[in-house]
Amino acid sequence: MATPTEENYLKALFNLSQKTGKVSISSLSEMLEVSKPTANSMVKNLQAQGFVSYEKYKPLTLTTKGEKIAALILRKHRLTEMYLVEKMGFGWDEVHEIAEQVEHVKSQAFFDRMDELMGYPSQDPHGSPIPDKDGKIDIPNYKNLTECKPGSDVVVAALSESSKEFLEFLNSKDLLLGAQLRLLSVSDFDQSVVVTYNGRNESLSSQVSRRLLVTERNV
Amino acid sequence: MATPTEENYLKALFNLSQKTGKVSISSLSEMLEVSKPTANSMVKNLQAQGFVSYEKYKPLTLTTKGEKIAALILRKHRLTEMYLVEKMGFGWDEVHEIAEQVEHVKSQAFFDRMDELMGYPSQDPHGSPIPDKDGKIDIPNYKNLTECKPGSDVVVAALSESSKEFLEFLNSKDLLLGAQLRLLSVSDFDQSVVVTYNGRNESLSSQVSRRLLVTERNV
DNA sequence: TTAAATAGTTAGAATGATCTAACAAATATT
DNA sequence: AATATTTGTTAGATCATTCTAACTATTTAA
Repeated sequence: MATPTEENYLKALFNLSQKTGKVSISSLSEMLEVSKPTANSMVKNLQAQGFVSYEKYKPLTLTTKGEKIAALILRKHRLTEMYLVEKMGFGWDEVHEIAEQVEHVKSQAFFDRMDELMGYPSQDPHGSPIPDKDGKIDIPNYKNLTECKPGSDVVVAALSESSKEFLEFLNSKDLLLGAQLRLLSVSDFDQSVVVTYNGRNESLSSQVSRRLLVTERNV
Repeated sequence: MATPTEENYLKALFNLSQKTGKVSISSLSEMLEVSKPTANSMVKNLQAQGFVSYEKYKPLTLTTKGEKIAALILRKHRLTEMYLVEKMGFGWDEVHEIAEQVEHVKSQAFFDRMDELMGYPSQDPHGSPIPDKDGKIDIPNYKNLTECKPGSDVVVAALSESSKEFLEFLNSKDLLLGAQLRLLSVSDFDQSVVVTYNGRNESLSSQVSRRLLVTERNV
């Protein structure tokens, strides 16, 4: 039904509205690296198909219908990422690009089989939740590491941003999902934090700690 | 480089020239279910890119360059089909449509990993050879079942045509790759054959036997 | 060998996805 | 409040892929 291009727009709209609440033509054009007129005309197209509701000069929102389709694409994307890591031995920093392409495969059965073979995982390799077959997403309530108090014990549960660069950085620090961190201190000056994990001490800049989503750990 | 559409044309050209030797605009347009002018203009496009050599009103041929690209797409297609069967539990009659989509994924690493995980198979689930990384294909020299003499013992090694309908028909007869057939008789009237395998007798029409590629078996 | 049938081509148009240039509206800044 | 900046829109063009209609070349058959 939707072309791969349309699917990419819906996915971008979904991601933007999750992250920032409201969505503008500009942010959309920026995320997809197309010109604003291009984004504008595609939004009209998506509106005509009932996926987006929008009025001139006003912020955009996905309709329920559009949201569901977006969530189902996200499902394909995240199942693929998890499959690539779990079953094919790729690193968490290698799977995004591949999944970007595989997610446009139409066959439902293909993705459902992945799901089954993995035992119905709830999250992708970066800790993001995998929508179910109906497009429902169960959004876990993680804390940002920057919000935690010095002395707290936490587990790295997910990332709020998963660029290849960031993932490679985390690899270089042996900082993976599930890492048990003790937060030693937070700098007043630059919000950098000092943490201990795996018997090592590391200082993490706020750019890093801001992207680490954690859960409290009962020691 | 090549768009998915262009890839499909190259694949079709490759398949046609394997099967029938020469390739016409008509056969191409028929295989891809597009109009003749559409096929014509795409051929011009492919020629301009150096994938096809052609002169007005003359039959088409793939250039070496075009042939290599086609073979590499076929590699992706067949590796995918084999992976779907071997690693994901799909039936040989279910994999073609999925592979048609997956084959357009750009990531080389994705397919090479499949290859590795399967231990570098030489054939797909229908017995067709899988081109290597350089696009080289080692074409096995199978016999058509119709060419065999009554009394011969053969093994089903491949199919010359693998439509879903044919595969489902073979499933219904428990006639799979590797089946050990004894050819009992060939009808002079309609070229139907009577064979024994798995302790059962079956009469196969020429439409069926023509599609069965076999190797002689030394009993 | 001429006529009929088939195959191939050209011309012209449509659609989807994109662009740049130019302008208009909304928002931010002085 | 007036101006500058940012954001959004329109208009018009391009490219890929497709179509139909009309025509031409080639092949087949009477």
